[in-house]
Amino acid sequence: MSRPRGDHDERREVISRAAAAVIAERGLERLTLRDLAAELGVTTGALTHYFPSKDALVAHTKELVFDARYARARLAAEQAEGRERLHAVVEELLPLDDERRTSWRVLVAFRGSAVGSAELRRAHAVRMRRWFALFESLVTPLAPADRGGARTDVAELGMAVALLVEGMAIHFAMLEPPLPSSRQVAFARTQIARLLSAADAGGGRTTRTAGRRRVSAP
Amino acid sequence: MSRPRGDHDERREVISRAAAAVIAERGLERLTLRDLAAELGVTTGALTHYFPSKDALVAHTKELVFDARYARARLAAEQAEGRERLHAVVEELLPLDDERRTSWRVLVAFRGSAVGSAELRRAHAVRMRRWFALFESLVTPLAPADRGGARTDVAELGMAVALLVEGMAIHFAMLEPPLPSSRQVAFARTQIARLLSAADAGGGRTTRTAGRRRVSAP
DNA sequence: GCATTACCGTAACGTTCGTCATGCAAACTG
DNA sequence: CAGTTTGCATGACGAACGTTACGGTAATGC
Repeated sequence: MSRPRGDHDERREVISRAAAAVIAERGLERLTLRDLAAELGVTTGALTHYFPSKDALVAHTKELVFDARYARARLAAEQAEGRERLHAVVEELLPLDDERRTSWRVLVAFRGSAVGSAELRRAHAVRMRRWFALFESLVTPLAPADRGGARTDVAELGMAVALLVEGMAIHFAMLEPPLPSSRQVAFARTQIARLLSAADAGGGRTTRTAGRRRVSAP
Repeated sequence: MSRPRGDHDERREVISRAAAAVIAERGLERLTLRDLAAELGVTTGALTHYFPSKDALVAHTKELVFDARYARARLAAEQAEGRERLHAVVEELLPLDDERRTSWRVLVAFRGSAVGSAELRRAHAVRMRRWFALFESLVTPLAPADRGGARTDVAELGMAVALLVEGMAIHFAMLEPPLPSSRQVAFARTQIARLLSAADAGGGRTTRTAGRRRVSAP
């Protein structure tokens, strides 16, 4: 070999980051190699040098955006305890700035494109399971106390919080103009507190954690 | 004129329904006029006869799927009272059969394609506001009683329930194999009951309904 | 200093797809 | 029955795009 490939992966990341920006602004279906190259000030020859195909580029971009967000969420989970830990993760996830807004928009675009592929749907389900597991660990110490022998299913509770946060994040990320951060945070805290403070509700059934079966998938 | 156009709109609906099926299976980006025509046993000449362009066909399909779901939800709301009314609407929305699964998948695909267009994002926001308003009217008679002068903001509560139901529906619609109806319904009832039964939570702030400001947008 | 390899611009190719013009047969009108 | 309109097939056109081959340049190893 003659030339080092030290900044090779770094260059791939720069390209994928630009691709994510294009997706967030113009949409996944209008992401073309020519436009992306022009955005970076190069030509398509540069892109094909770092990625064997467009599919590989798009896949790398997807992994990058998802993994970055998940890593930051886990990092936020280490900086607090109990209820504040949950809040830290949630507020790390909410689209409070442009960077996170684009992340969520990219996610929405990718999920839309995953509709038509069984393989992509499976990959998405795996990612969701990771989120559910994370939120289950966050809400477990906060779960309502026992009541009449029925324990609250923390797996389901974590899943509910995760789905609510995801729904909020996507809705806020698509909203224009953006909702102020304070409003987003206040709304999230209020509604999550509702989910957590509830004792066993009237119409709601709770399963014993002993015979614990997850809602997600077998 | 010589030939009646009575079944003209009906024919457009058949085409759009087939388009929705293709989108749910193969994805929006792989919906081509040739394939859709082949699916219907005709050629592209038939499609261009009923729609001036592909965009028009896709737009009609979107409206059809969304309006049908919203209409059925409103219909379900008229068949019960109080808490059962909310349950009826939720269980009408959940992807309990193939028809509703495809509806949600089509919705996910369209929302993904709306990321890149400011106009489509606005249209989506308008549709979301309709859902929030519907759920606000559903949860208003079920809202927790006053407590210490702070009333629960029913607009925010309805929005939270709507977002949770949407998140559940999308997640379940993408899941393979499908989650049994009973599990979906049980999960929905449990978590919605949590949101409704909660008194004012510890960390949660509630605003007076007097100075009522919506979370969605100004 | 020479061969090799990384890096990237250029341009052409082939495919896919939406669109449109044309034509024809069936059905309705008068 | 003649004329007109509908319903749809056929085929071609042109644009967009991913891919690939080729070429040149600069940097590195020996």
